[in-house]
Amino acid sequence: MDLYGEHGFEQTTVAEIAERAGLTERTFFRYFVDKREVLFSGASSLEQFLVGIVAGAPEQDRPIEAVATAIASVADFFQERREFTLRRQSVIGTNTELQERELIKLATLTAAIAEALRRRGVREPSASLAAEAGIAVFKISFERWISGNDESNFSQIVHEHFDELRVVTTGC
Amino acid sequence: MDLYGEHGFEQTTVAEIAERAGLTERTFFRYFVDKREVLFSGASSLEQFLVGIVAGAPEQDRPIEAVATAIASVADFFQERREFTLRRQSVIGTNTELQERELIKLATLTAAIAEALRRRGVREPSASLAAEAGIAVFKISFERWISGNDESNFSQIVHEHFDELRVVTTGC
DNA sequence: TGATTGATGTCAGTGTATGTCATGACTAAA
DNA sequence: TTTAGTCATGACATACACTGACATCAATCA
Repeated sequence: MDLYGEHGFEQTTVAEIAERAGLTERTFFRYFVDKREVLFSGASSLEQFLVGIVAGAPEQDRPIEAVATAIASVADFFQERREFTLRRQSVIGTNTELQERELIKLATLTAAIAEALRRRGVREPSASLAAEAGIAVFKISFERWISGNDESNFSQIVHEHFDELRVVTTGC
Repeated sequence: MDLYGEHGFEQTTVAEIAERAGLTERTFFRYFVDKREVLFSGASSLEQFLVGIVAGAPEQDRPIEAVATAIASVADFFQERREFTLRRQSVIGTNTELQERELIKLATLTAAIAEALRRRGVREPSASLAAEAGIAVFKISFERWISGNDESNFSQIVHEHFDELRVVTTGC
């Protein structure tokens, strides 16, 4: 993160990362499948976290409600780590390859949420639609939260955007 | 496409592609920014097409209706090229890097649709939400259409999934 | 005719990523 | 205490993607 912040992602070589870590390049590639993955190591625990909340939501909750609860919790998680999140996102924002990696992590997350919904008995295509809708709301909320000031409440933005999505899809 | 189909994407070197095309590697990289881009050269015209339909939709149409019309038209476009689409998708499906590229192309498409909506006077976050919802419906419809038989009507699947999205977000 | 431009080739490099084998630390069994 | 096995790391070699600089050649224009 330091090196990527100092010189930018592309300008930083794996050799430099390895040197600062006091290891060899080869060792770097034993821990990270590629140069980008360093910034996404938290994705799998985030997935577990999300799936856990969807699975544990009250049985009578509609799919979109279970997803909304999970996304709002993730928002709280990020809010508690705002500084780090900002730093990380400013690196990702300046590099297309990193954005690609971020998108596929979000897609994986989407698939995991859909699967969790299916385990709750939700059928297709509702499960996938609810999952996609939830991640869409997350993306848009995240952008607004990042570009806003410190005081804006991320999970509140999420809830507002879920409401707005309902209005957009129905017109009422 | 032939080479990627024969040996797989990773196993195909740029040297091989260049040789089969009767050119040098250097020339390949003058036409394509990287080895993946070959499979996505149509993305920009697809974007123009989509944006054109959103911009040209009846003034009284709600944002989501304008987007739905555009997505359904794109579905028709793909349906007319089913064989090619299947071949292309089977290559993309076997390689993560290609999926990453596909996702960022879809994200670019989403941004372009949102921008077209804003030019129609739609405000944020509605514009982005409608665009994301539309692309989400497209993704899920595409998957179903690809995995189904030849006779299923892609644009009809799209419309059904837009209806289902409304049900999912509202519960009625 | 000569100058200009655009497409391509040639060549030499950098950096990411991977395979293979060696080494030393630590652990469990004999 | 020895022996064997496992694990993390290093050392080395290599492939391949991608880039910059300059050369060549043909078509076109002044």
